[in-house]
Amino acid sequence: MPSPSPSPSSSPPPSPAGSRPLRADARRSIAAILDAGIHVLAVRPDASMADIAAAAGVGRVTVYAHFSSRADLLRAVVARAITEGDVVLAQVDLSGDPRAALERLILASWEQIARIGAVAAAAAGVLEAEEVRRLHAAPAARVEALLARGRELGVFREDLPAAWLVSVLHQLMQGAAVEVAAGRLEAAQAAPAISASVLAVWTCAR
Amino acid sequence: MPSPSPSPSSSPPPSPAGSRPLRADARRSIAAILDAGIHVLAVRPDASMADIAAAAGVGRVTVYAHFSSRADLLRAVVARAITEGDVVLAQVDLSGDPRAALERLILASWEQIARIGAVAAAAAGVLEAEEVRRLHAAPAARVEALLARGRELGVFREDLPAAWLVSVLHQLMQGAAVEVAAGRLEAAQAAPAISASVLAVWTCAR
DNA sequence: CTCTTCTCGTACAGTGGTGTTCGAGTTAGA
DNA sequence: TCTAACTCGAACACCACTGTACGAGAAGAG
Repeated sequence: MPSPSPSPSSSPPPSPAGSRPLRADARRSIAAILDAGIHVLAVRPDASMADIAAAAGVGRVTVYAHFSSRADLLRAVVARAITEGDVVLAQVDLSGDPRAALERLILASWEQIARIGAVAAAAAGVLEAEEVRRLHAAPAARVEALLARGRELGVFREDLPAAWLVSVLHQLMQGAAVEVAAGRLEAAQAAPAISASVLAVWTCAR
Repeated sequence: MPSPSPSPSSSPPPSPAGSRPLRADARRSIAAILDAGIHVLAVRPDASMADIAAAAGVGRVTVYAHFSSRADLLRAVVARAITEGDVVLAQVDLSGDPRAALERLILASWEQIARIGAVAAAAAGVLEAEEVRRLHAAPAARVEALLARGRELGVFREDLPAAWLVSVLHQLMQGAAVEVAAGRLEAAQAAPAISASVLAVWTCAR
């Protein structure tokens, strides 16, 4: 028994849609694999199927019983990670002063990035670019909407492409995660630093 | 003959230091391998030794005749790429208004990032973190010095860690390279966007 | 309790990379 | 021209990983 317990799954495992409902132990296995996948891949994006199976406390063959290939598992892990994160992000209050809303959104997003870590990076190497794009669509739309609203109010700058401003946000969060992982930045300082930096880029034209 | 000519090397290949000087064809091979390494790894960071050998127009065994392992080659490629870039960066005028100096430095750095691309990313996966750090020391020192000077003049903000401000510069440049490669940002727009963004972060406190 | 589903160890084939050895052929350099 | 240095293809051992097959056994569902 390589791992004592794969951490209890918070959300119920996905139902198999078409066919007969899965047996309870199968649903438990899937949840454990997905959980382990998020945790292991966040630390080591090139982890093997055996690594993930071991972390889930499950046989390697059992993983293949539920996911036909490594890419298939990766897709499922990323989808679940993003979905979970998106649920949290959906609760962020984006009304009121766009600057304050941006700060709230960044704070919540940072917590998700810190949790998910490099899972997206793992996916980038295996999944199609378009596929990754589609999975990120929901969180990205939220940011874009906030940017657009702030621009209408004259709060956010208009002299740089919107896509660039959005990507600055992503880059600084991902970059902060790297800095924290490397020990060059205190975890507690990360969110304020990201907030101050993104706010500066989005609001300080000239 | 997979590649017609591995592009003429601008700088002379490194001398073998201790032992007898290498024969001319050996020096040519090493230069071709290093050149090919930069170009191939910039596009595909996980390229194999065979890929690099083919791009260099050289047998795979010949690569091993000069570099004992993949990590060894990677180290040499990164060292050369950074050294070449650093020569260019050393010519940038960093005197005068720190803001203008920063813009000049960013413009020159961006050209190097665009050229070297993902070579550093390739190294990150294989080389020790400390080793990568040491290789980046020279370019990083230049940025840090400029930041320090600007701070003394009251031009650059002091309310965020210097290390963070430096990393923002790196992140936005690397991020811009990704955006350009993905076709989400025009290459011509990259440098102005980076400049404006970094300047905003470095100067716009509050 | 019984049938069905699922687990899981072992074993296997296949793939794609690394690094080495050998020997024949080529090339630089004195 | 002669020799030492270098190239290079082929072949090899080795390793880590992926994905498949089989069969015994455990566990859920009714």
